[in-house]
Parts: sequence; C-alpha cells; structure tokens
Amino acid sequence: MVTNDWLCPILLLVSDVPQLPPSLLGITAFLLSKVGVAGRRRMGDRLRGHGIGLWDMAVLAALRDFGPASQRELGARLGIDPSDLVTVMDTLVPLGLVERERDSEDRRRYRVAVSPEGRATLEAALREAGEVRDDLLAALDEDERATLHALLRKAYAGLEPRARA
Amino acid sequence: MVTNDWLCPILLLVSDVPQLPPSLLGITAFLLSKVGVAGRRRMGDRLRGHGIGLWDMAVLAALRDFGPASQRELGARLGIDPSDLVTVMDTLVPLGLVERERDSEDRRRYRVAVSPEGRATLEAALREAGEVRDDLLAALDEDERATLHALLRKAYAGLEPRARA
DNA sequence: CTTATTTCAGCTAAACTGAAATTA
DNA sequence: CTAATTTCAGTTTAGCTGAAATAA
Repeated sequence: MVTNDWLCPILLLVSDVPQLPPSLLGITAFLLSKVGVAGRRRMGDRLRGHGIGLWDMAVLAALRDFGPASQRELGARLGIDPSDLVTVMDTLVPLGLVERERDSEDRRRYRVAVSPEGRATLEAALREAGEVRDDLLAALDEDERATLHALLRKAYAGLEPRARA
Repeated sequence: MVTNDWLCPILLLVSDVPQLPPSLLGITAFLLSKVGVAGRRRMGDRLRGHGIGLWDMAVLAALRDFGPASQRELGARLGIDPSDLVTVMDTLVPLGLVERERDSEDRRRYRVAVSPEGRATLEAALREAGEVRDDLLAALDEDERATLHALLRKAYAGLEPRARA
C-alpha cells in the first residue's frame, strides 16, 4: 500500500511545485490573501520604476478623481495614517507630482493638488496596473476576470467601513 | 454649478464612509489586496485567542494533510523561510500541538508530527476560518461565494509557483 | 484654554539575509 | 572536503502610537 508518509516528500522534490495543504486551499480568506499579496508585490515592483510607492499612487488617484484636498482629508479617504502621509508628501512634492501650498483660509492645512506631471505618472501607473492584472489573472478569461472583479467589489462594499483596512 | 471641489469634503464628513477613488476601485489587484488584508487581520485576531498565529495554523494543516515532515520540507511546501520556522516551532512545541524528535536516519533533521491536541486546535482554527468567511463575504450569497472561491483557486494555480509569495 | 492639522521620533510585527553549529 | 538542516543575529519595511509645533 502506498502511504502519504513517504510518497509526499518525493512528489514534493520531483514536481518542484509546493503543494499546499487542501485544508488551506479550501479557505477563501487564505487564497484572497495569497493572491492579494502577490498582486501587491508586483504592483509595488513596477511603481518603484516610476519612483513612487503604492500609497503615492493612491494619493494621486484621489487627487485626480476628487480634486485638491488637505492631507487630513486624503488620510481619511484612503485609510492612511496622517503621519504616514508626511512620508508620501516627502516623495510626491520633490518629484513635482503634486503642488502643495498652505490653505489661505485655514493656515493649519495644506491644499494639495495633482500636477500635470502627476497626472501623467498616474496614467502610467494605471497602465502598469492593467499589466499586473493580465499577469496575476493569466489563468482567467475575460468573463471570469469581470466576474471576479464584480464579486470583490461587492464583498468590499459590504465590509464595515471601519474594518476595511 | 456644483463642483467636486467643495462638495466632496462635505460628503466625506456627512456620510462618514471613506469614498475611495474610482480609479483604484477599478483595479482588481487593489480590491484583492484590500479584502485579503481584511481577511488576514480577522483570521490573525481569532487565532490569537488560541495562542497561535497564521503560520502556526498553516504548519498544523500541512502536518495533518500530508503527515510528518522535516522543518525544511514544511518551509518549502508552505513558502516559509526556514529561519522563520524556528519561531513557529517555538510556539507549537511548548503548547504541545506538535511532537518533534530528531530523525533517526538523518540526525540533522527533525521529524515533526501533529499531536492530538494539535489536531483539535486545527479543527477549531478551521471553524474560525468559516466564521471569518461568513463575515468577510457577508455581502455575497452562497453561489457567489462558491464562484469567488473557484476563481481565486484558478488564478492562484496559474501563478508561477516561484512567484506565489 | 481647547481643538485641528501637520510633523517627528520611536515602536511593533513580518519577511528576509547572512552566517554559525551540527551532521551527512 | 562539500552540502544539508537547523538556529541565531540583524536588517528592512509597513503600519501604528504619542507627543510636539503651529494655527484656529
């Protein structure tokens, strides 16, 4: 009789494909995390080529989609800690991707706006995102990708806003 | 005319729901990462109540599904760095969830096996995972959850094994 | 005086790197 | 001798905490 005890280590070495435990593959949250981390890493690697990080891209997107905002507003909208937004600004301002000036009506705040260069960088970043999707979801056809996206969006919308982090 | 410039900050304050930029909500990898992180956090919080972490659960699952293994094999299978497996063992061994003894045929290796207590803890952890799924995917019905799971599994299987992170 | 916004200094956890100790 | 397994020490990064500085 063939038992797993000695067969599995051999298969593991021969196939060179790490076979994950079925117990884990049956957990949706596990798959979600694995594919999510893989996508995040790919996206981060590509953005590094543009000199920005994931949060920087998110800030550019928020500024373009919703218009100028204070750092406080950006943090609330994107779920970024205000102190981490300082780091984001330390990246975006010197690169000229955003313009930042004190709010004339409330000099505690900055008024942050995306620059033309920032818009161009965002466009490039969004194209990278499309390529990451093609890579990450290579096994899925167009319909399946659309279904996956719709389901994720529905699930995300259903999360407690406070617990979306 | 109503412009976004002053309307959006007001909506943001009134609705108390952080409206994410449509640019980002259109990126599958972004949603994947967001929902994945939310699930991972929920799972980690629950496992903490059992005194173990996510990697500990993964090791218990691998040992139960595939039988005893060396730390090297566990690391290769689960994508855990061998040095991090030391930390996992430092958790599981004192709790009595695994039994570890030197391999009599190759004394460099340990032979790690799940104990009855470890099986019970894994069962409890898998039940927690079910509850996390119900919470995380509350907005989806049974069919949608099954579809999401199947699509994630297909996408994950299509990733380069080396790049599964 | 209290509150809001930005900033800084530091902390924690996770994942990774490099090398030492032991055995094959 | 080289190579494999486990272990330890240290680095890096992301996300978070608490408080200071400035302005309302």
